[in-house]
Amino acid sequence: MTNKRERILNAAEHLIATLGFQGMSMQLVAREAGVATGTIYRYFKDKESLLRCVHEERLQEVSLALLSNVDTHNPCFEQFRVLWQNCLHYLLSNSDCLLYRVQYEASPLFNREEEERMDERYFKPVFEFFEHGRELGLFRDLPAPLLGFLALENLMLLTQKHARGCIQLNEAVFDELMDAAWNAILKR
Amino acid sequence: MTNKRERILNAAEHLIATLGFQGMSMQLVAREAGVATGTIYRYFKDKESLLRCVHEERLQEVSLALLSNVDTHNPCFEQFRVLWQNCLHYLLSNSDCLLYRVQYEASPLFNREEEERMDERYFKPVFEFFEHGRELGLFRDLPAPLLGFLALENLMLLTQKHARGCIQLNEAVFDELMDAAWNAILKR
Amino acid sequence: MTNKRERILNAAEHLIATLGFQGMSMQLVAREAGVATGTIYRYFKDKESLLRCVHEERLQEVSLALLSNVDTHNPCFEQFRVLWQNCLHYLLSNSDCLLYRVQYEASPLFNREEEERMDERYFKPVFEFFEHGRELGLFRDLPAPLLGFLALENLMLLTQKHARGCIQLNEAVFDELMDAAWNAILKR
Amino acid sequence: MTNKRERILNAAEHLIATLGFQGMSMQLVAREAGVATGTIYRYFKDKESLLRCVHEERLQEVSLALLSNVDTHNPCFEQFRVLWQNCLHYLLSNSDCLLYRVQYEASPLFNREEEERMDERYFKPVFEFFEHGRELGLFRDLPAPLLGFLALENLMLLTQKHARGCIQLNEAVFDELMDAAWNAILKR
DNA sequence: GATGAATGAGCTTTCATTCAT
DNA sequence: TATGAATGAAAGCTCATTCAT
Repeated sequence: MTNKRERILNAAEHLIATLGFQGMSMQLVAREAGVATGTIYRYFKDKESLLRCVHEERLQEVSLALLSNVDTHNPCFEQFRVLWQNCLHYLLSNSDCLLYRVQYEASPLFNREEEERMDERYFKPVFEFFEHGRELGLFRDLPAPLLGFLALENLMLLTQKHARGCIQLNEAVFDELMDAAWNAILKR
Repeated sequence: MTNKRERILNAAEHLIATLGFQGMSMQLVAREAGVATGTIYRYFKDKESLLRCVHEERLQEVSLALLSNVDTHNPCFEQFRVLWQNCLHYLLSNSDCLLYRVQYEASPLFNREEEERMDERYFKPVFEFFEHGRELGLFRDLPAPLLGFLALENLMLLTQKHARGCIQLNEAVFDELMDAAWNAILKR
Repeated sequence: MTNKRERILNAAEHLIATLGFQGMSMQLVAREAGVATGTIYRYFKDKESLLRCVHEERLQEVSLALLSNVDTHNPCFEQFRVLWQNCLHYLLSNSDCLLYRVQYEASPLFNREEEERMDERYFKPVFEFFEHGRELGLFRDLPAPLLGFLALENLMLLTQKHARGCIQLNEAVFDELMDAAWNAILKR
Repeated sequence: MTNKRERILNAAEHLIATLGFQGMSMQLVAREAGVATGTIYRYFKDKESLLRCVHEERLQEVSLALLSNVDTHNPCFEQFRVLWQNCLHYLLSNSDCLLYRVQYEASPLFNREEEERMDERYFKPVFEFFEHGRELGLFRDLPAPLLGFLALENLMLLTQKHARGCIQLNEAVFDELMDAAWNAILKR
């Protein structure tokens, strides 16, 4: 059949989201993808390599979602608003993604250099936005990754808690949160 | 020898932080703690129970560290400053703690009701601080857990990235970050 | 290689007969069968399932051996003679079978309903023979299973003792024993 | 406290009857007997030795029960009747005993020479009864242990099946069974 | 390329036994 | 004598990986 590689990646992703990192076995991935166990090893060197690929595919997907409809000709706040909303909506409809990422980053698979390379590749426009704002004197005098972090990262943790049912969120709260994020990065 | 239970808990936490949830085996914990494998089972029913205990002990430890020297007679900002600094210093000197927490919460061990019970038990004074600030009209009109989250949670991710070498932090940056956190929760 | 399942079953039976129920470990079974430990779990869900299969396969084997050359057109005694001789010869050349059975039946694996279902499946013709003899007024007025028990069961214990060297048996003794069994079931 | 040895033996016996051979652990025996685990090793060399002692104690008990009220001045059949009834009643009210014996004898603990020594010690009068009957020309020309076996052994298997609920027995059936046993040993 | 049976190292857990107190 | 915490070998079982087909 066509595109076995894709089916294997999807199967792995789905299993991790459903059963957790430890619940994902190569045999299960093979069954879910409808291939033989040995076949996975034609497309991926080993389990670690498969997990790294799932991670990268997800990062790419997130970056695309984040930047959609962000127009660099618009005012800074407007760009920020779209970025933040994109982030929120992606996370709300892909809560699995977070559960995967957090485990991946805490695992020994995580590698700083590789991560930086991928951030550079996929999130360059995001960093440029924060860099630009700082140069205008609008944002705090912090490195772009830190500004991005202040603006968007705790949204990730928050939606994760929401997905688990630990926190109830609604439109009014979202507005407060976006405002809080904006105020956090703004220069005094 | 004295305090085997504590040594086992520490060994488990350290191994999870180093090797990830799946890298932690009971044999390794035993070796790291300097006891026989069977000995672990005198103190903990099984692996799950050990992991739950690590989680709860650390929550308690964090809560104690967070609240030390916080005087409710001081002005709000002063209290906030101490809370935030406590949090920062605890996290900087206990980076294992965070690497552990993130994996625990993403694992199937995590249980919302239990978590709420523990938050209630250990972090009540923290929540009361934020509640109080909101009632004074100083903080945003958000539930206390959310205010706490805005103020302190991304410090956790940040120090985690710092511990891994992904981000360089210094005193000037810390001041900016505390200011950002304060501005995030302040009512406009 | 061919017929791994059969080799595993034989290895298990033999080990139980030799080392007892507790002496039989999955590793030993694997070694005796010439396979890897993991291989056993391709054919049997777990240890319990393996033991149940050994039990059922042997029951079936015994039933086939018992009924071979029994012709229902022959006189009752002639049929009895063949049954009894079949039983004797099977037991003499399969002493493992008995050592296994006795332990299985005393273990928590044993389940009455399952056992009745299997007796029904495998030993129906044997029961019918005794039923028929009773209806003719030849055998005692006891349920067929009990008649079968009186006629054949202590042969099982006896060959077990013989296999262990506790009792010496010879042709003359066998004739006496068969006669004793026949007299035991005969109506007065 | 008094008579720890006895309490350990009883605890072991009870646990084997309840949980089976494999369910009995030294820790459990200690708890049931109300002693420390180490204490068991003051009275018994090891687990094997403990199990052998339980076995011997039981054999002695059975032999006493079997011979009670057997009067060698009575006619043979009367003596046989009492023996057989004693055996039946003991087995019906001590079904645990059987479950234990059968497992013990099938286990590697079983040792022919030791067993013969104990049979000699405890069951001598029983063998003498059968020997005497054979010398009178009343019983078959078989060794006494074999006659005893024909007369009593399948009663053991039968009551075991009864205890498990596989067979329903009543007074009328018992009479038939005793008659069957008597006819089995009688010379033609 | 694709298969999936087979492998065996390594997992969690138990328990007979020891020994410092 | 008696204790029971500690031990660690060995149990049942899983699963990433290989390889003959």
